[in-house]
Formats: sequence, C-alpha cells, structure tokens
Amino acid sequence: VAATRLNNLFVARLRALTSLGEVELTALDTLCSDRRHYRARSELVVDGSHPERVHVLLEGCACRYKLLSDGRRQITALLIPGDLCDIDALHVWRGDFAVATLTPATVAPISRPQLRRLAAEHARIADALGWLGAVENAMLAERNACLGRRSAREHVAHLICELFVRLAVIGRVEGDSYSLPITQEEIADVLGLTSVHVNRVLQSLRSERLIEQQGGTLKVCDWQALRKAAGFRPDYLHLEGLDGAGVDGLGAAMPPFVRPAFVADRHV
Amino acid sequence: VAATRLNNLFVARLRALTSLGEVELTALDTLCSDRRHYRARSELVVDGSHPERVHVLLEGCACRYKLLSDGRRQITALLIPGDLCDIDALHVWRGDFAVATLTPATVAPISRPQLRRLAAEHARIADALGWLGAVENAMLAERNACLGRRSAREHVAHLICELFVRLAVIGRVEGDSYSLPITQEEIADVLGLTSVHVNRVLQSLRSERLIEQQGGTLKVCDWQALRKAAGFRPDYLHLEGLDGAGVDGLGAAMPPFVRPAFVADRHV
DNA sequence: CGGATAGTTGACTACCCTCAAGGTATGTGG
DNA sequence: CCACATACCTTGAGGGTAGTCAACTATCCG
Repeated sequence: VAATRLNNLFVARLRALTSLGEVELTALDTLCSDRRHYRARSELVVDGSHPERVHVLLEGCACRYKLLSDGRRQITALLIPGDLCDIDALHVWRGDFAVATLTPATVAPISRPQLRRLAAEHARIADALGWLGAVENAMLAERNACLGRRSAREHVAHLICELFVRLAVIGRVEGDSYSLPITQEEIADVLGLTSVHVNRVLQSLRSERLIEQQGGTLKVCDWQALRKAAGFRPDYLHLEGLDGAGVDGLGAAMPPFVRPAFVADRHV
Repeated sequence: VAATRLNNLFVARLRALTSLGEVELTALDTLCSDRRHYRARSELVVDGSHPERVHVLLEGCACRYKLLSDGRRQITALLIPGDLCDIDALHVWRGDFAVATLTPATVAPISRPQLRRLAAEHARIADALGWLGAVENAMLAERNACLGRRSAREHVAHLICELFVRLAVIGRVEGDSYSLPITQEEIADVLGLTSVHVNRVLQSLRSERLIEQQGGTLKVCDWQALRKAAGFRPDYLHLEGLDGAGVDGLGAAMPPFVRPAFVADRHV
C-alpha cells in the first residue's frame, strides 16, 4: 500500500494539504488502482458527454479546453501529475469542456458513483474535494485576471512562474529548471494569444536573460525579475492547504530557487 | 417560514436545481436570517482576509474582483440575487479576491463554521454546495474562453445573453427586458476591455437593432441574432441542475423570449 | 445652478494578429 | 547514408482591433 502511494501524487498532495487521515487516503488510493496509459494528444473526456468517470492524472501533462464553433480553442487548465482532470464531473450532469493529454500520460479513471459515495460517507473527503474545487476556481479566476488585464509579456511570465511553483510542489523542479514538454501553440491556447506572438515574447524573455530554454527544458535564470515582470503572487495557489492544514512549504514570498518538494518529502 | 423562503432566492434556486429536501432547505434558510443592507459600492469582502462569513446575495448586484498592483481591475464574477458571493471561502484559508456591491444590496452573512458544520452533517448539503462550486467553475471557464478567444463584440453579446438567462432563472426578466444597473466601466472590467470600447460596441449592437437600452433597462430585440453574434450556448450554466435534478426549465435551445421564471413558479 | 457621475465622440497609437516564407530538428524508409 | 516528410520554431511585412488621451454632452441631484 505504501509503495503504491509513493507513486500516487494525487494522494500525496491531499495528504500534505488537507486534513485527511490514513483511512480516507487509503480509500482514495484504492480507487486509483486502475491505471491506464495514453499517448500524447489523446482525448480523455469528450465535450458534452455525461461523465461516468473522474480522471486522476498521475503522470504526464494534459489540459482542459473549450472549442468554439469555428475551431478557436481555449485551454482552461494545464494539468500536471497529481491533478484531478475533471472535478466538476462529480457534481454536474453534462460536461461542458473536453480533456486531452498533451504528452504520454498515466491516468487513473475513478468511478463517479463510487467517488460520490465515498464523499457522502466521509465528510472529510467531501471537504477535501471541495478544497480541490476551490483551488481550481482560484486558478481560473487568476487566469481571468491575466487574460483580461495583463499584457502578453506579463501573462507569459505569469504562466512560467505558476508552473514553476506547481511543479515544485510535486517535486518536479530540479534546481532552477523544469521540463516543459508542450508546444508554443499549446501555450498560446492557454494564454489566449497566437503561437507567433508567444514565440516573440519568449524570445524577448530569453534575450533579457530571465529564462533559458533548451530542448523541452525551461530554466529560470532570474526569478525576481521574472516574478516582477509577471506581477506574480502565489497566494491564489493556496499552498497553505485546506484551512491551513498543509505546511507553508514554499513561503509567501516564493524563494528564488526552491527547496526539494515538500510533498515528496512528506511521505518518505 | 414559507413566507421567509419566498424572498430567499438562494434557497429557491437550490430547491429547484438540487435534490435537497425540506429539512435541509429550512436549515439553510434559517442560516440566512440575519440580513444586512449595503449601499452601492461598498466592500463586502476584503482581498486577502481570512473569511469568517460567507455571503448570500439576496437582492441587488455585486461582483467578485481582483486588483493588480497598479490598479487594473478584473471582475471575475457578476453576482445577482440568489448567488453565493464567496463560496471558495468555505474551503480556503485566505481569500484571494474581493467582493463589492455594485448597487444597493441585501446580503445574508452566514457563519462559516456553521455552514461547514451543516455540510459535514448533511451529505446532501455538501453535495449542493459542491454543485454551486462546479457551476462557478464552469462560468469562470466560459469567461476564460471569452477573454482569450472571442472578439470584443462577441464577448459583449455573450455577457448580455448570459445575464438574460441567469436573470430569467430568478424571475427578473420581464418580456424581453431586464434591468442592468451597472456602468459601462464595470462591464469593461468584466470583459477585460476599456469603457470606451464597450461603449462603441454597445452602440453598434444598438444600431443593428439587436438590443435597445434606455435608463438602466436592456431590451433584447433579436435574440437569435444576438445569440449568434455571441456564439452563446447556455450549457455551461447547467440549468439542468445537480445530476439533472432540476426542471429543464429553459430548454437546451434558449427560447427567444423566456417564459416566467421557473424558480419563482416553483415555490408558490 | 454648480458639481459629480456616466455616457459619447474623435484623433491617434500600439499591441497583437494575419499571412507567408524559411529554418531546424527528428524520424522514417529506401 | 541520404531523401523526404512532418512537426515545430523563427522571422518579416503589413494590418486591424482595441487602447489612450482628451474633450464634450447628458443626466441626476443637492
């Protein structure tokens, strides 16, 4: 059991950030026992379908997105390991977005009725799921502010900062670098820009030595400058956890180069 | 008790759209017994504060918003009677947005621990609150798509459509008109535009006879054209309710001019 | 009748988009 | 090993949507 949980970042995150006890965590972990592998760019959830399963992303990157009738796409969430792909599906009769992988990915599909039953039986699980939903909400609201009121440059920098923190939390930042295996086109669909413009902004950030890129790796060279260029404040990620349950692992003022992920630490 | 509930659109909405029974509805209604009146533009929730109360908007208009350090403002939600102003506050330790009234308003502040207790004791209340959160989520995601991928014209039209439907649900549409008591500046902060541009777009919609405006009243003259100009589809509002519990009161294809609000009907 | 708030208009600007072409990296098959 | 295809990144030129700045008007209200 412990061995399983070690590679279940979803449970690890809940363990670190909510008040769930071992019983609940084990129950959730058990629900994740069915693991499936997908290749890059496969559709996990079709838009408009009635959800029968909820998807936990255990490995790889994915996204939630919406398509307009003429093909314009907006990615409403970038998903990283440990994320719930479609938490709304728990409460909603018919989905209004799609989910697709961006890279090869490992996913645990959870039976919706089973998870609902678990939430009905354990108030603390319902609470933890509510917390996950609230964080989703906060992230969407922050992106709203980016899309509506920040410049392309600010927005690109903001995304880089956000990914840095989120990946640090799950132990996927090494030194000052992380792997960013998605295309500029996909970044553009997150930011509401064109890939051409994303390219130009990234070039400008590189030429000013705020970041470096090689292969699929992004290195943050000057965190303070990047943070300032973005107007980034990590409050909305609610790293303090449900009701302050989690450690304040990363501090209010994100340290320049992050210590090893506290989530990964915590279940050794 | 019934008399009270008649003017509690929050409870009325839950009654129509979720599977809550009389016991739970009454418990919630009782929590709303403390009602406070605010004038226009008063701050209900300060950004960054630890939430001790959750706010139910019973009358008037309000908004959730975020301020960037240089004063730019993004309104992340327009709130109408029956809305929960700060549902995230139930799960989150420190808020990351502010709430303010836009018009004179009646608000019921609910003790956060009391509501949390109620949710812990009644799984169906937790479920209903989860549903409210999921709808918030869907609305934020849809606005993301608007901000990122729709033109100003589409976005303005979209907002007009959305308000039409949401107000129809609570019985605040008369014929083809509703009251829109907010300034173009505030609309601009919802849409991520400037008030000058909002003004021009509204003029264009008026000159093409899609809408009319006089005083604080907005009249939809040509619903189909407006809907098409917006690319509006009401799916994301989840009018079918929690797990399809509610009536499909407005139909998938929004009728041109809406029948009397089904919520208001239902508790006569 | 001021004074404040909100709506309107015009001239100019700029950020980002569009279109199109060229460059680079990787993988495949002959 | 090379030819070729594909996917992605890069670069340039030109244009349009929406922003900025500023003045003017309308309306309401004390």
